[in-house]
Amino acid sequence: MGVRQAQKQQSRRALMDAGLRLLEDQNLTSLGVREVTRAAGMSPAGFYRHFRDMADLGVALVEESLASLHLLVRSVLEGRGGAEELIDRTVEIIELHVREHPAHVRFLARERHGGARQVREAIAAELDRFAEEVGAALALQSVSAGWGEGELRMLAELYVGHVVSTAAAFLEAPAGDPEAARRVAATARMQLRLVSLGRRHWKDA
Amino acid sequence: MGVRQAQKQQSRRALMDAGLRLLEDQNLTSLGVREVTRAAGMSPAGFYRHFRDMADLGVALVEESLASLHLLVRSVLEGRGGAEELIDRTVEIIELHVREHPAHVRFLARERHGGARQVREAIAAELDRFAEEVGAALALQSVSAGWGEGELRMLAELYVGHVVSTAAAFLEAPAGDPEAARRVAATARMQLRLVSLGRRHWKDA
DNA sequence: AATCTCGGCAAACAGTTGTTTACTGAATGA
DNA sequence: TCATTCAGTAAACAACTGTTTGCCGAGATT
Repeated sequence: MGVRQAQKQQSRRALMDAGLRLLEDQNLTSLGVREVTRAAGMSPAGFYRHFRDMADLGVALVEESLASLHLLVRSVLEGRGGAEELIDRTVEIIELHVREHPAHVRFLARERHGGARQVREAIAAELDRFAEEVGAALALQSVSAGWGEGELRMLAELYVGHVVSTAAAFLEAPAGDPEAARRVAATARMQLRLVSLGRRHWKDA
Repeated sequence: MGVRQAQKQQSRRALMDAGLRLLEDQNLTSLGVREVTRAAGMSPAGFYRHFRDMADLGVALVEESLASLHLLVRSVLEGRGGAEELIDRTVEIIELHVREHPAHVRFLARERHGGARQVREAIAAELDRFAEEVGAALALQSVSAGWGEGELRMLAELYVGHVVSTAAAFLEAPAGDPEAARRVAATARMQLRLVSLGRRHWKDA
């Protein structure tokens, strides 16, 4: 890649980083072009060399935020071991991810039902893909013997929804309060265990 | 109540209605004082006779939105009947509520993780109260024999989270697509059934 | 009937906003 | 080496923002 392209990407990164930082205490709809460029050390007009819109910046942030999440999902699903260990590792990885990328997680939680249609749809589409991926992984587990496609899908959606809730809960726990985080983790584990129990007895009825 | 107070309340309602309408396609942080007063047919300065802030308006909307939700929770929890009928009625009532108060539900979903701290905290506090209420109701059911307080609490939080997810899912279903709404309802029922199964076998282990 | 209260208004304040324009100068490629 | 490309700039545009001020006139109170 040429020097030119590298410099442009650097500016783009500066804009996205500045945007992500500003979005920690405001919504995308209220984020201004001048505000972002000012924080990124760039002139207002320069913004349009990279993004058509603010929503455009938002979509780019969605892609970036969910790329790291994809790795998370993969690493959980590929794991071997009993249900109990899988649950523990899931919750651990969620907590770790929220700690390492709080701004990304906050951004996703905030804009999932936010005011920018394009961003909402981008997040929804990606969460759908997650559900599909999780569903495919669930199908391979021996507990899912005899489960129909629809049943697997609803279970996958239950899991994805739970992951989102748990991530948001970790986010709301004060940074300097490890006890609160531990409570969130304990609750999430119990809930996953309860769902796991329901799974095992689903085909009894 | 005097004529004076009645007129003031009417203006207040006009502001809140206008705000709620505008918040269907934008966030509270991007909602302006002039914007609201213009939509409510009032002069900008008049706003400050009713609210200190925009966040103040937001908190008022939270109270209004959750008042109707409280009735919903009560009517579900007071119901008699088997687990299956209770699940059906729960999902029905959620759907009905979303259909009847879409703006309120959308507002709550949007500002639950939104940019205004006061509003976020108001919603979180109220959802906590819901969880407490649900937990108390769960304790009375025979299925919960032998359950500790922490276990009941985690189950209640699981239910509340599920209700919120389901309401958001109904909201995202296109208005003119009854099939999509039916799918959401079917999924929600199955998920509740699965949780119910897990509950019944919780004390086996 | 006279006084007081107070919800709503017009005007002014000093900023801010998104977007377009014509431009500069460094990286690129012949 | 010289022409071209193009990321970033400064300036200008009209329109918008939150909030305060003094004022009015209709309800409330005596």
